[in-house]
Amino acid sequence: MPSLTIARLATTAGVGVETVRFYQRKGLMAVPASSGAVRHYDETDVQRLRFIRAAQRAGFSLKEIAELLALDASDDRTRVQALTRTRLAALDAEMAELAAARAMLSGLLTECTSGKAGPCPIIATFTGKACH
Amino acid sequence: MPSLTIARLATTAGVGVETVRFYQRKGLMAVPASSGAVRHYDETDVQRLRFIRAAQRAGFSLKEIAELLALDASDDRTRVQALTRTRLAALDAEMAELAAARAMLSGLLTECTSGKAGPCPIIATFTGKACH
DNA sequence: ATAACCTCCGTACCGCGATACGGAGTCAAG
DNA sequence: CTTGACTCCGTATCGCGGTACGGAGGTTAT
Repeated sequence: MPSLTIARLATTAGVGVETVRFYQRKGLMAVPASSGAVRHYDETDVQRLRFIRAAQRAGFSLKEIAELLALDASDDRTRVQALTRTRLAALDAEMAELAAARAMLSGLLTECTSGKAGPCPIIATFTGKACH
Repeated sequence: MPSLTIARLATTAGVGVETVRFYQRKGLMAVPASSGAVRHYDETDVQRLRFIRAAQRAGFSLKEIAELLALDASDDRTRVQALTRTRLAALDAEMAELAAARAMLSGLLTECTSGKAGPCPIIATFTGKACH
């Protein structure tokens, strides 16, 4: 069993040492009760860090990830599904907002670059002034 | 010219009093140099708050908004366009990330609810374990 | 004119996700 | 057996976008 120091654990999982310690403080990872002064980590710790990063990429917060990690042990699929549905709904809402913002800005950019006279349409839109 | 107190300004623009003061501290709004102890605000201040909120909805940070507000005065369309293009690119990147997360989660949710035996596919994905 | 409310101003705090610092202890190589 | 790199641990700080608190003083309705 490969015994890693915190630095090797961190670099293997692609995070910083301080981040590992931060996750320990947040209860996302246990602090290994090592015999001796220096803690030792193994592959399961690497997996756990990868889990955290994968779940973060899916938009889960650290608090939600803590719950998912707990559910990993207790295999409560119903709860996992509920969290996932909530996350999907939030993702849809965020995407809709971004799409609206994108549509607005790209329209305005086209308008603004087309070189008409008068105030910049982008600024005018934010200002709330009527735009042509 | 309608003279508003800070509370009326805030509620008119749909923000909190403390938020107005926060924006003043951040340099997004000037503190009116009122004669007397109580400051007075007018329609241009309402417009400014609406500008800030509109730009926020488009995903601009307060720092970027401060620059946009400065550009509103100096009418530098080139710079406004540059900021807008940067923001569009960032929006596209964020949308792509959200779309990827959404696709992953919705696939996993379908798989997980289809009631197969074995470990929950959602958890398994984050864990990095092979998923059937 | 007095109660009730508002304003001003500084300062502190919130949640989020980290990141930095510093001193003491530990460990392996030369 | 020292030197240098690493670890441990607590605490502080960061950036973001606010929110809250509290006391002194201004303003408004009755």
